[in-house]
Amino acid sequence: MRLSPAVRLSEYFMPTLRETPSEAEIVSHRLMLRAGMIRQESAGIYSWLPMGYRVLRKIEQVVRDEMDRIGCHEVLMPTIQSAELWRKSGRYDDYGKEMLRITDRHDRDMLFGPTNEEMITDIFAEHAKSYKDVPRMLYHIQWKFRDEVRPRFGVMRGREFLMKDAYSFDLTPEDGRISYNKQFVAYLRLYARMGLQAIPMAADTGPIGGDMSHEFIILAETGESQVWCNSDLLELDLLNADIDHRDPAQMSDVIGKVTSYYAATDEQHDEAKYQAEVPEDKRLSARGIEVGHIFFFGTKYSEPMNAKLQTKDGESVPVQMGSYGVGVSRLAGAIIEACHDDNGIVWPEAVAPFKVGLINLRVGDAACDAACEDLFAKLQAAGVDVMYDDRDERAGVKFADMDLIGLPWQIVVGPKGVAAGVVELKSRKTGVKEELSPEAALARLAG
RNA sequence: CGGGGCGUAGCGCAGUCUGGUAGCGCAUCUGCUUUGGGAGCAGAGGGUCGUUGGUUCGAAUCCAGCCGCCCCGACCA
Repeated sequence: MRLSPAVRLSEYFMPTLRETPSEAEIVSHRLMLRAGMIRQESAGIYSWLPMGYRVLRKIEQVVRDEMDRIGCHEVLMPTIQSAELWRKSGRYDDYGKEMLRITDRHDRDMLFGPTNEEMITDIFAEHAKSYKDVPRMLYHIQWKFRDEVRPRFGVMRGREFLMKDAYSFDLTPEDGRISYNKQFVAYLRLYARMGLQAIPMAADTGPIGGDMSHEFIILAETGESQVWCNSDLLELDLLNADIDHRDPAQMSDVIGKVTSYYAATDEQHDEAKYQAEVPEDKRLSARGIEVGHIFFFGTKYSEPMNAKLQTKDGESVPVQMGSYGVGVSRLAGAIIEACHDDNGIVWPEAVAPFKVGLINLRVGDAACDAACEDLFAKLQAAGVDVMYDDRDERAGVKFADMDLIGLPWQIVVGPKGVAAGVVELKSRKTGVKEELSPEAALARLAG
């Protein structure tokens, strides 16, 4: 799981492109290709090169932290599943062509999992038999495959994609709501930590009904669906809301507050209600990208899969379940959609492949080399992820590449500055540059 | 799955209409010069023109099939 804390660009594999490959239409796809993060293998299927893979793992790490925090525990389930499981739930025949069906050497029907409700239900049911075995929450982060008719937008709508899926198990629907709320709260924090304003919007609950399904949407021009909301939602500081997930009342207060504002995707949008509830100057209609979806589905799978618990009274009841998805690979693209400028990507710090890019403007110059090596070592010692551009390239190339890959901070070390005892510290986001001593730069970044 | 488009060097493209055996920019390699925002000069390497078949003396170019990819729509994390 550990990411390398520091790399030298002269040893790294980061094939940046000056020109945009013609197949890429939207900005995140273009920038991911240009920054050497991914390579398309076939329609909707990508290899993740070192830079892209780092981002993916940073996103995973934030997700893991927030799942751990609410007592949700990680498992790993296979990508290939047996058709048997899916026949039990009845979905094998329902799923249609989106399911990639495979036959093994013994002619058994297998499939590349598009999701894992059946499997997790089966796993849980085998070992959990009593009301004492709940509540429980499990999650996994795994590659899934849905044979989309028309993959597009790079990793945002691939056929193969990396998902975090969590599942909750409870005795009663009321307990199920508590688990649902824990996930809801974790989602608020998780997106905020990634530097995103993800807005929870009521989603279709299907046959279950109720109010227990939300999509988490981030706003971006290239979003795939139209959304409407109250702009006050963008002002809520959700990361700093210190919510105790063991306090159901507090959780439902916070969620009640967040969901009290109007917010809807096009399937759920009610123009009359929107007009009535949202003051004119707060009406916000924009394009949105779905980066998460949480759903309480009760006994939809536990019933057919025969996942039952015994109550205190000795009665046998199907377990109440919910599932909670985050599109990890999609987020890599979605974050870029939300965070870029004309020069390239502008990574939020929590998911940036490296925090700092150290640029040596004159490789081979003894003073520049020494100053860079010293900073490189000290940044590592301070626990700062750093990429050192020690390539023998021209300044313009280095600046352009560094802006393109979007590391939050750049330290520029050149002969003039070194002679004067200063380096330049540049914020990728604001573009603000300042000259200061190497020690001062270090102190600023080590925080 | 309906509609449209594209496949020529690592990338971006021209050449296809009007058939005569492939070119430009960037990248790569060598040398010299240059060196704080994608350098200059000189030289070099690199393409069975997606694929199969057909027409023709001759096909990147015309015809047919197949494969791949992209865009719009319907559908989805």
